[in-house]
Amino acid sequence: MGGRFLTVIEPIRRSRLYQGIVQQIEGLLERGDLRPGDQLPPERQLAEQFQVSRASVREALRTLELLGIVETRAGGGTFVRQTSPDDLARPLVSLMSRGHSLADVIEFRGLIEPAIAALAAERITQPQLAELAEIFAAQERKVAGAEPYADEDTRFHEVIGEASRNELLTTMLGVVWDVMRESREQWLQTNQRAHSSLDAHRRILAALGAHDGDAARRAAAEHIKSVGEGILRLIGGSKS
Amino acid sequence: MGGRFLTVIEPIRRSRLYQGIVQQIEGLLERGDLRPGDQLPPERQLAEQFQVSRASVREALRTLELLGIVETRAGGGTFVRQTSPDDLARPLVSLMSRGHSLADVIEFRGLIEPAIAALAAERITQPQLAELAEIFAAQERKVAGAEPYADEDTRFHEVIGEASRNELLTTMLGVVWDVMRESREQWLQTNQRAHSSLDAHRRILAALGAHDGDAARRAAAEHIKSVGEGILRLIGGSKS
DNA sequence: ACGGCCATCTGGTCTGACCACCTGACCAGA
DNA sequence: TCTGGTCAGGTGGTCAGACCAGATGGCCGT
Repeated sequence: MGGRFLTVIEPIRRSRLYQGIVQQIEGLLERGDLRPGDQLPPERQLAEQFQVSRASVREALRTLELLGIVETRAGGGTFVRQTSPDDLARPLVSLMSRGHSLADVIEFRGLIEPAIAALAAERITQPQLAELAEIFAAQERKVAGAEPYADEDTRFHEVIGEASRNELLTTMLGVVWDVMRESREQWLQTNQRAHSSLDAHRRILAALGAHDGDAARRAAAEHIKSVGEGILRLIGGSKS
Repeated sequence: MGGRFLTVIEPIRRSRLYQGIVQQIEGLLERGDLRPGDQLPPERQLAEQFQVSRASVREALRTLELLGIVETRAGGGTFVRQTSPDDLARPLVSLMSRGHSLADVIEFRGLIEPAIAALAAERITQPQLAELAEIFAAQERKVAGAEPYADEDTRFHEVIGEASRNELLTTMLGVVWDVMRESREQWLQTNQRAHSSLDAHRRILAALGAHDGDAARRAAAEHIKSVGEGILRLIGGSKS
């Protein structure tokens, strides 16, 4: 079964040309020689400068494009993108939905949402509080009328995310909600569950209004714990 | 400055050939027609089957390779990798470090690491505890000898991540650590800081050994709070 | 001054070719 | 028989040159 020695060896990777190009261009960007919005030289010229074929340049550009560093418009040229925080979202969604169980995602949500709520309690502004109150009122009306209110549910948590003033967290939260959207909608379908979610939202809203971080954390944790357990019971722990 | 209307418009993306190929191959993988370890047909044959040129096939394969779905060996062929979550995570590092402020990343770390520690306290196994103790001992030796111990630092938190038994969390933690690697190494350069980190690790280790989730959470939170504030003071809040 | 037309530039794709490397079969010597 | 070398075929890596379609910007007629 192969001596211990062999297990330490790993195959050497021959460098491919396009990787060198990617690194050089990344270097230009870090050194500030290239700034967001700048147009890169045409592919033909890059090929000449790098002393490689256009095919290699193109493979490098595909890589940079996939990394969100660069954007190419056919007939227009290739430009350095200004990375927006939302660029994280797409890879994250694929990471969570393809590589992990729903149980892990729910647990993840259970960890960050209370933390976000606690942060938001300290940083939320008066207009944001007003918006939350309005959303909550809309939820109450819909529950009373036995209507679904998934949209308000989403918006409620979105506003809390924004109130945390941390773009990374907001993005992360959005991704989790995206991944869980389907199962969440199933979950909200009975009126009883909708009522219990409403109670939890009431408590969270109160804690935010009082700028009480601990209370917000506890309320959110409790809310997500019960919803999470319910969803897992309803659907089961493994994902597609 | 441009009516609200225009901001809603976004340029249509003409589909590029290679994207269609990527989707088809991804489809084969989801349907189970391709399984990890399988060898893909040669590029020339794929080009023929898809009725496109080899260049397009290659751009598609570069994409799949960057996504961690496929692995190509020059002269050998192209093979389906068994997707490990870490592969999907690699692009995240670049996106996170480019698109978000270091302050946001540190705050994110400050939220999830205590939560992970708390989870780990409940789920950690005896062998993992032993490994942690060993790593900690190595840290103590290095600090006593005024050597740097960034590797042990990383490994310490990695093991805790594994002990949380949530792959998503472990992966996410790895990404954050990768983004912060450079600034963390700067931070550890003085012996005094190394000592204070050591104290924090001692407390965390004790809490894990006692399976005391709350204590672990508090110890981790305190640790990261002080390190995070220090790094921000040292480096400043915006990222390269 | 305005609007439409056209040369030109750019990325998107194709073709065909050569190279370096890996693999497996075959073969000669121990 | 077993070991090691040789060699042919297959595969990815790269290249050169070409054509197409969309975008751009200046020219020209109104």
